[in-house]
Amino acid sequence: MALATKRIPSAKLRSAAFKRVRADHSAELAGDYVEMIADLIDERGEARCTDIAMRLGVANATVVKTLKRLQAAELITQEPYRAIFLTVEGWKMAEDGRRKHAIVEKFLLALGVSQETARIDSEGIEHHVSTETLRAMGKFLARNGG
Amino acid sequence: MALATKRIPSAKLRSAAFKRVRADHSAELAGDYVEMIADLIDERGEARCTDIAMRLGVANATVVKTLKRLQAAELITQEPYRAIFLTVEGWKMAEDGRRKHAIVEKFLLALGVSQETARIDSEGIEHHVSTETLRAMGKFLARNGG
DNA sequence: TTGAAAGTTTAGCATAGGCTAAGTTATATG
DNA sequence: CATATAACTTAGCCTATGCTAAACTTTCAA
Repeated sequence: MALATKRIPSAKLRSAAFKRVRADHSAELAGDYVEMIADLIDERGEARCTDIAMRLGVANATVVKTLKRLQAAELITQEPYRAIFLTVEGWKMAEDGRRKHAIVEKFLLALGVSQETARIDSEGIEHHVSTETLRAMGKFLARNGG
Repeated sequence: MALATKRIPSAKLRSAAFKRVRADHSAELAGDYVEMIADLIDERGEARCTDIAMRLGVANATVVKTLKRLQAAELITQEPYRAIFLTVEGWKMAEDGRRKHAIVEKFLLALGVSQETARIDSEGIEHHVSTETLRAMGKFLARNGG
């Protein structure tokens, strides 16, 4: 057994990173949705299917289907043919996402990339940044006038 | 029409970022596979199904199925019950991924995060970093003794 | 107040990427 | 050299995430 476990930890350590990436991906979509719903509610008082679909660049039916999952996960509430609302849990997730997003985007700008690139890249990076890295980005911003 | 187009570009601009994230995700798995296959070939002369499965932390059958797609995409070649090889295209992708990965990981280390976190986070971030951001990371490394 | 436009939902399809269980081939050892 | 073990493949299942087309509600304006 001592022999067998000799090289399994290495594989386990390696695979851990990929497992986290896969886990991040499942959480990612939910995060994008609630963040967007929060934005819409703030901007115009309510979030509607069509607006989400337009902003995400997907079909309406896709949004409807995803919202069902979010409802099952108790992140949103919704009545048929009515606007969408966030649960307490949903708001928490949205705020968390916004915080991360803001730090990553500002960080990229401080690093010297263009506004446009910062906006686009931060969208993808946001969901793969650990607390530790986020803190390091925050420190960098503090040092560099963020 | 002037009125209508007034807010459509905004939605289009917004959705572009999400579309890129989705596109990145489809390319991501292929990138991880070819990079890992390249590593295995370098380390031990050949890449086998089982090793890939262990390192990725997925079942063997999952690897087999994915390799079929990679073969259809002409990134790898493979004979039944034999080792896996990369095509020219596959090597190109692997090298590109390794380059990106190395820069992102070194960058995170230079930013002050731990070895472990750099390893894990770079795995997720790698696929969402544009050329422009990668260049900015490179510059930062040059300034900070990378 | 009714009817058309706009928005929402349902139904049905496809692909990607997971899994387990069972079968097939290669290989290493007694 | 025969066979047990390890590696690979196939089959069949599931969920997530996309799509289009068609049906159903709501809303707004004539």
